Amino acid sequence: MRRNRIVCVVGPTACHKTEFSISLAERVNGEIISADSVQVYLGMDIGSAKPTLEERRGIPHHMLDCVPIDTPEFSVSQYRSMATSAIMDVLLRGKTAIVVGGSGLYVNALTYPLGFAVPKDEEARKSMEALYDHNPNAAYARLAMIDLETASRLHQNDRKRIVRALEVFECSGKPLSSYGGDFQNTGGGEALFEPLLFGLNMDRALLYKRIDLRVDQMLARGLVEEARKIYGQGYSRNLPAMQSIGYRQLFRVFDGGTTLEQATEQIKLDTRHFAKRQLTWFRRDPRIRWQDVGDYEAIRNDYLLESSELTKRWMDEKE
RNA sequence: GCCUCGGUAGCUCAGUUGGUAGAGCAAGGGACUGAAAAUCCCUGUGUCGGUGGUUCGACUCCACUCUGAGGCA
Repeated sequence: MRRNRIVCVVGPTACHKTEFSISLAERVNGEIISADSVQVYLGMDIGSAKPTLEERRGIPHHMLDCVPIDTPEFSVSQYRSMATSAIMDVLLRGKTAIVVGGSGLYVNALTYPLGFAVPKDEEARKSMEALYDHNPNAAYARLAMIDLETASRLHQNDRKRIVRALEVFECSGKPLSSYGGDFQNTGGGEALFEPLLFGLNMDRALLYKRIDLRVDQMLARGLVEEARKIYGQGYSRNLPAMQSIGYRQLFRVFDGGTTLEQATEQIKLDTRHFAKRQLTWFRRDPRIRWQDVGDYEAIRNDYLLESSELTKRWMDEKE
């Protein structure tokens, strides 16, 4: 059986991924599947740079507005299962599936056979968190005893991952590492896709300038009002969605803890840090074909021509 | 014109009785399997404002000088 082929567009935030992927979709009869951990939330539009209907130019988009902000259980695994159905649907209709987004783990969940362990268990997690907070060294030592492989991979201070690894063992009696190791191993057994990966990037200084500019644009488009509306719902700040950049900093302004000016600077800084982490993630992926889009307007047409040709060949290739 | 306090890493500043410097932030690199826009790790050579002097040796003392802030006239 022929493997299912898809196209992915990745790269740091503010790198023209949205515009490029929509233009590409127009040329290759494609539909977009977002791979963005914040755009899945209903009501988080401006701050997540979710493409507007106008920007989408009639191209169908999937994996946007999938869950309400107060879902505590949305996860990579859930993303994978929902996105997989969306992609299958697109492919069955004979169209090209274009996965676009900056959440590297989400892209890998679709393009590598990652084997996820047991789902999050609130009880187990709470007790493992308590264990870690009470004595981090003991918690780490315990992990080393039940799962040396995972323990040696993690730093003692990595509370989140140590707690998760302990939680998995607590719930399943099996070490996390037994569920499928690195990106080379199989173990998931779920639907996977073979990707053609386009990576967009630009000079770091230029990227940071664009980020600053885009944050100002978001504010001009009404980010404060959007955040205030969410703030007014009184959701728990511990919800993953509530920690998104652009929102969590504004919540502090509403709390009276800081000024809008300071929050704006913080949003810019946090976004730059985020972009840097995204690059660290994507740079190690040898499958990506990188393109410098520092002067996007100038290269746009040539690059679209080239990448749409590549895409067509990729999708038509028989095995 | 005089007095006082400053001028040390991109920024804010430490620097002990003289032995050629170190924190936070920024910046750079890395990790990443059900919270991933999260979480975590690693990386500090800079004419110590300038010139000259004392000294075996000066960011540290002295002189002159440039420069910033404040005060007194």
